[in-house]
Amino acid sequence: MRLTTKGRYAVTAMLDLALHAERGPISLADISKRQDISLSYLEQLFSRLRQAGLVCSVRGPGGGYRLSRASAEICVAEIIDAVNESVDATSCGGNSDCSAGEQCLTHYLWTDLSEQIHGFLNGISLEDMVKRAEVQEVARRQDRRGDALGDAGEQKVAIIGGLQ
Amino acid sequence: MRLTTKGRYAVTAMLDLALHAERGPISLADISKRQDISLSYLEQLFSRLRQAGLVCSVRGPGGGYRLSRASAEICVAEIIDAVNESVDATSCGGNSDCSAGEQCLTHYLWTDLSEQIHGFLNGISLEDMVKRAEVQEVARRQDRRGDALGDAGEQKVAIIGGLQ
DNA sequence: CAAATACCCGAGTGTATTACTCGGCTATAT
DNA sequence: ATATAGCCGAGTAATACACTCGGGTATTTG
Repeated sequence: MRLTTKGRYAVTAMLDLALHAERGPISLADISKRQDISLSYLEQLFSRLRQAGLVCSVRGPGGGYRLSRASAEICVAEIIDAVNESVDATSCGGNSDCSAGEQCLTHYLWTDLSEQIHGFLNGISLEDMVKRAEVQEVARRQDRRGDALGDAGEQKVAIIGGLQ
Repeated sequence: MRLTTKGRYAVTAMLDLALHAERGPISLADISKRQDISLSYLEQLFSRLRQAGLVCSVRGPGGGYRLSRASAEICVAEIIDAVNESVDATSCGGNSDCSAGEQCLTHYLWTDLSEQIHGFLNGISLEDMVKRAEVQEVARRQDRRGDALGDAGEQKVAIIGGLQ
């Protein structure tokens, strides 16, 4: 079992999608700026998320990604599963063949822990997170900063455009 | 956060120690045979466990390791902490500086998850595990197999001894 | 139509960790 | 004295993460 920035990035990006759902499709470039995640890395993660059926894509200008289900119907566990292998804590994947084909001494401990973690992450949907006051506060801060960055970006384009 | 065979080995070995506590110090060679864990790797893990004050060692023939506290006073979380860095699920280690010095969108989710996992693993002591019926059953099986291996080992020594 | 946007895809790269092995050393019981 | 068993550091193959780079392809807009 492992939980690295890979899974964290995926959940963060999906939450960003849920928070800005009303704007239509969200580009990975926007998420990259707001959440400070490498664009190319996001592309890789979203490839997995799309294969898992959690998001659908719109190509071309003005395109991006949107959630393929209501945010209440997408739980954190699914997102991590889609991107990481799993949050299973056993070495045998629940097959009880951990020690020379037989159950190892600590087998039940890891299955219990896996259940615990999975239960917890299954019980939290994107909608649950969107509703949290702290999340909304962070989102507002990011939107302000993101808009500022966006303006700077547009200005740069205007300058370059003027030089042509 | 990650939970690999490293932490699993450590907990398994400590449980083996708890199960055979009445035999006096247990050698890593015994644990290695019973739990099918590389001896040198066990040495590395026990170096950490000793530094963490979870076990104490007896050198020389008949020596080995024993728990430095009652098995009821040693919980699984401590063992994993001693050997792995931690079971913390946040990237910032709870410092809230996950995204460009500020709290990231999903910060509270990972702190909640960390609490969940830590709470679970903190609530389970070695004694709790020793008492479990399934654990005792696996232990009995391992002891039989281990004794058989031990006999084979002794026979081999006897044969080699006979050839000298 | 052209150009820009933005998704898509595969290959490669540095770094870190895991799960070991190997070789040698030191303390201690018999 | 010798065997046992803890100690210790170095090295190593395999794997993964967290990226970058360089190209595509679909779609909108001027």
